[in-house]
This record gives sequence, structure tokens and C-alpha cells, in this order.
Amino acid sequence: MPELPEVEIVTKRLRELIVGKTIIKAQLIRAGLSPENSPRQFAASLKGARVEDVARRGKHILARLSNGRTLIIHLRMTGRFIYLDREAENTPHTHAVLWLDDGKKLLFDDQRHFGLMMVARTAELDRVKYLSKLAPEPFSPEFSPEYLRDTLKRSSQQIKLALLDQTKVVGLGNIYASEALHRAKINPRLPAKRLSQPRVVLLRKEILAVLGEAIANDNQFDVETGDLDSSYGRYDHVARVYEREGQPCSVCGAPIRRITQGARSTYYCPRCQRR
DNA sequence: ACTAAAGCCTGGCTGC
DNA sequence: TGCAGCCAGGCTTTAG
Repeated sequence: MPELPEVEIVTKRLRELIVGKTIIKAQLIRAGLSPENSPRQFAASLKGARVEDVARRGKHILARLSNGRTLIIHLRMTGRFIYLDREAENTPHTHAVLWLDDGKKLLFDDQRHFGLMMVARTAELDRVKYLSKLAPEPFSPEFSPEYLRDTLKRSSQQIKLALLDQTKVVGLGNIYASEALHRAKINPRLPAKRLSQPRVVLLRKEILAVLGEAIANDNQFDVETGDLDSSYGRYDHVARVYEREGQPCSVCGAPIRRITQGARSTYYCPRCQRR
């Protein structure tokens, strides 16, 4: 499911719901969810820990615990958290459960089994393979026009593919990469190194704009389902090209085109994004 | 070193 | 209705 804005909102929800709570019991139901930890180790390293903070790094969620460890979570395509009463039934694809001292349980549900968790020592977080190579956060000073220019200058990849590379830019996925390029009027097939400096500056600005708008487009936590992100389709409100093949471009009216890059769909306006 | 392609899983939708 | 084939918002591993 999620790219940076969706992960940001799930992170915020988790922070509101579980910071200060203690995990009284943890269970890893599908071992493959956390391949770096055995189910026993997973349960033992979470039990009794209080959640100190929940933060986001790229598309990863980091829950810092009172016992010197951090629970790292990646939702990938279909992973989601569900916050329910302790007595409630698990969902059909529950792969891990955290029981909290507030009478609730937090389920990790993942239909496609792509999601990942890892319990790591907080002091060694920088060395965790999932995190160590990530690019700077888009909203940090390190994600400067100079950084982006230098990074793209060294890549002969098509710009759309370079934007999906989390070692170059974090947080963009297939939707927001297409959207940022459309806003910046850049052809998705253009080799990254051929972008002029002013166009890099504009691209950076539009990346921040589209991510910011999607984050601002928050919705209410649905207590009924307990799903921390029940807003599938939030991106609809900011998407101008994604899944709009054949529809008129909101800027010039030309029909939006769909092409394949890296075995994935890219949507763009052939007139606005000629080069 | 880089880049492209295959692979991981399940389920929903489309067209025959 | 049944079924094959395609598609899905991510990332890693393998091959070149």
C-alpha cells in the first residue's frame, strides 16, 4: 500500500495510540515477517517493554522501546496495523500480535506477505541493513537541491526509476514518483543525468509539494475497524496522472498515457512532459 | 561499480 | 460459472 505520506499517517496514529503503553505479550505468527528474529526472540525482546516513541524513516516505522530496542516495521504493499479490543477476533491475515496494557491488541495484518519487521538494538540502528543505505529524509535540510543535483548527475537511469531508488530519494513510490514528475513537467524516461539544474530544483520542490499535500489530506481514525490507515485511495485526491490513462491532463487536456518502466506502470502527460 | 530483470506472495478484476 | 491471464501503491536478489 503505502508510500511516505501513508506511512507518516500510520506513524502518527501509532504514536497517538501506543506511546506510553507497555507490551505485555507479543507473538510472531508468521516467522517470515521477521526473518532476523526467531519467534521466541521476537516475543521475548518485546515483552514488558514500554513504547517510548514512534517515528518514521523513509517508508519504515520505528517504535523505540524502553528496553534499549527498536521495533522496525515496513508495510510494503499490503501491511497494515489494526488496533482492537483484546477479545476481538484476529483478521484473516494476522502475522503478529502485540497485546498492550490498555486492554487492546495491535495486529499486523498483511495479505501479500511482503511486509517486514525486525527487533534491533536501538544503539545499533544505523547499522541495520534496512536503514543504513537510505537517502536523506525529503523534509530534512540534507535533501537539498545540491544533494539531489549531485545524486541525479551520477545516474544514467531513467528519472522515474531513479526516483524509486530509496538510496537516492526516500519515500517516493510508484504513485508519487509519477505525480512529482508530472508537476515538474519532466519526461519520466529522461536519463537522470540529463536534467538541468533549474529542473532539478523544480523537481525537488514538486516532490515536497506532492508529499506534503498527501500528508495534509489526513482522515479520521476508524474506531470500528481499528485500521490505522483505512484511507485506501487517499492519493486519489492529489493524483493528477496516476491511474488516469486516457483521461485529460488537468493542465493541458491531452490524454494521460501509461507506459511501462522497470516492469511497473508510469503515468504521464505526453504534451506537458515532452522532454 | 552500475543497471535491468526476476522473484517474493495473495487476491481481485477482466475477458473469453 | 469457470478459468487463464493480468494487475497491484515495495524491495531484494540475481544476472549481465
